[in-house]
Amino acid sequence: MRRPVESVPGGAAGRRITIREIAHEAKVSTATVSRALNAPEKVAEETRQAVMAVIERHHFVMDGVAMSLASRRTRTIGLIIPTITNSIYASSTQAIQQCAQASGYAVLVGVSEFDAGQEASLIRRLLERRVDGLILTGTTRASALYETLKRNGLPFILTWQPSEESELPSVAFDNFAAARLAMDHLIRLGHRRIGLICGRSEANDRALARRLAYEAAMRGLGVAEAEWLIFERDFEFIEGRTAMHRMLDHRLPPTAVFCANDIQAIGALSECQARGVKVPDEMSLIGFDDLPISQYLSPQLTSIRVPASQMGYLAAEKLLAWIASGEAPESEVLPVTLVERDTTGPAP
Amino acid sequence: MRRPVESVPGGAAGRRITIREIAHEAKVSTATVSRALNAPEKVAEETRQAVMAVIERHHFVMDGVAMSLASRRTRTIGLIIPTITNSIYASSTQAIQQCAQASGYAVLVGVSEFDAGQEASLIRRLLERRVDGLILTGTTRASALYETLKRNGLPFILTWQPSEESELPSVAFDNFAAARLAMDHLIRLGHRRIGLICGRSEANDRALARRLAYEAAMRGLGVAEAEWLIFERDFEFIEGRTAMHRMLDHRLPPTAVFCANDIQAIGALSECQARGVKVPDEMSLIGFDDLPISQYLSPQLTSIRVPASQMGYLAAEKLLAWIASGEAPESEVLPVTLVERDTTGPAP
DNA sequence: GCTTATGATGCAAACGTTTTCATCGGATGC
DNA sequence: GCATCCGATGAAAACGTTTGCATCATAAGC
Repeated sequence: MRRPVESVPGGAAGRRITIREIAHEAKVSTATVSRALNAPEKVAEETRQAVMAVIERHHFVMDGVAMSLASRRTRTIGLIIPTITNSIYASSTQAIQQCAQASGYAVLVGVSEFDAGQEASLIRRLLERRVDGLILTGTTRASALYETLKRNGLPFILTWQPSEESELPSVAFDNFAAARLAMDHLIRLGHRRIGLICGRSEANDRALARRLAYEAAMRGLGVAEAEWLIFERDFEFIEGRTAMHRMLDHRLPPTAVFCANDIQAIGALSECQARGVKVPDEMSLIGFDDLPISQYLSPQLTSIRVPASQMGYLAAEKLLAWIASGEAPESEVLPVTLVERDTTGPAP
Repeated sequence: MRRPVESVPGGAAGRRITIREIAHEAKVSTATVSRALNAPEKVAEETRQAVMAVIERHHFVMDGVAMSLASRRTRTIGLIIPTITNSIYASSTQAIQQCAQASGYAVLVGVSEFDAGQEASLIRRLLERRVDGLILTGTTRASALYETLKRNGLPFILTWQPSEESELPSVAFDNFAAARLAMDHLIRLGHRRIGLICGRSEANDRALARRLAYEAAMRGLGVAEAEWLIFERDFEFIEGRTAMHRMLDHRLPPTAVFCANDIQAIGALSECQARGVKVPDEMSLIGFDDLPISQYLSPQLTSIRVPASQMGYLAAEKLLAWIASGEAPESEVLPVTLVERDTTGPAP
């Protein structure tokens, strides 16, 4: 496989300069160049400067791919989220980015669109690319997948939902407890006929946990199951809106609705406004996520604030620590808070 | 560097199986295994199946790093955006992801936080990781940077702002013309005292183009420069809100405000509502971006709809085509539309 | 002055693929 | 029956680093 002396007339994309040429020009070995860059303390200051001079002269940058192959570390972590467009995921993603970027790691993000099959295939692809670690969303997935990760010795952190098992480290908040916080707020205000709008619980364990909290609260109230109103929908404004539309058309509409995410809550709110249903006088509405926008709505949305950024940052920190040390970290449960604003009021 | 026969008692993270072992077990050469996976048509069907059987038996997956090193393609593209949390960037990012994912490419995203220095360092890092191509936001950057990209023969596409020079392929819409659309709408409604809230024009060429359009429109109206009200702020709701606060405190407040992005527009709207300023009766407000949420606000926000998803998808397509063919694509300018809703009305 | 640490450097074997050639056993054409 | 072509395969040289070990001064310890 001899290359014919690179004499392309037009001058194609110039061959990159390699560490070998740098070494030759600096009259040292490639090992020394490598060390000058990766472990300066192992090289005499004088030598280091000489090497650096040559490097700068040629604008030399190491080939990350070759580095990865030789060192068996890619300095890349994988992140899988269901969607970027919901800004609550954007927040945690950005925090993960910041933490990784600060440590010289890159983030390979995969969007699973709430689809387990797609998630599995994304994970496989990240594995093939030899990411050093993984941050996943939610905890519910085929155990074969977790097996694969373990078999490959790949560090990973679960987020958005605490894991039950201790061998699966997670950084998350308690969705069930958080949703109870929302329900208790409504109940404290005297509501008994409460509706629920949430994500698809079969594809989303966070939505499921929130739904279970709703159901537990309703049972606690002694309200007959037949009187509950539950809508599982996709994460779109319009879905929240149409769900509210149907609730209001019900023979006995609820006096309050728990929307398990702010996106749907905003859609629901817009439906109330369009139909002239007064919020919170005739209808109380509580969201979940406390998106930045929620306090700029009119009326301002009552919601559950979740620590998306903090969670992302912490997850990234723990993952990087795991990669560096080889020791799996402890799970961590972050607190959430109820943010009372203007869309909830006493039951009529 | 001989490894001592791998007899770790605890059984550490098992050494991965390699193509060589697959080849040996299937009684073929590594070349054939490689071809069976990458170019099945070059291998006899019988052989291919035998190889595949061994591969499946061992759950073998190729090492992407080694593939990249040998083939000099990483099947990865880099994307640099100023922020993910503004959902308009999330939209284009998601579209880029989808396109790339569908073609087996991964996306390495860097967040520059509207900082040219950070952007440059991110680009360098992506270069080091040997991405096959790059998607950048905006066109204004040090020419040395473009030089570096060309020197490395790296395909790249500019987005969010059309490029002036034809050697810099872009997929974008015309920010100046789009902003004129907004201004003309206000002018048509009879407004003459118009304020502007926009991003930092020194760090953001999209904001600059929009501001220039505003200024051109104002001059066209014959309004004295001294009477313009301009606020350059960061992309936060609160910044739009405080800007509007100051406008309303002005001795001669504008009757309309052009907010060069919906985030700030929503902040501005909330300030009007908090102060009891009627929109659109006493104050007209037009945004820019037409975020999904804008039509679920009350009143619904008039805005300029930009083709974020389409732009992202198309940019990714063109980039991948460039990578595949070696031929730089033509630039493309996408249309924008004015979406008239409820925050703009006739001047009082 | 002789051993023993110590620090700086070099050698060369990995890392796990891809890809260019060369080879080889038929099938094809005449 | 012979030259030619073709499709399938294999050998082995890249790809551009890292890193364990050996080497060699020089300093330190006694």
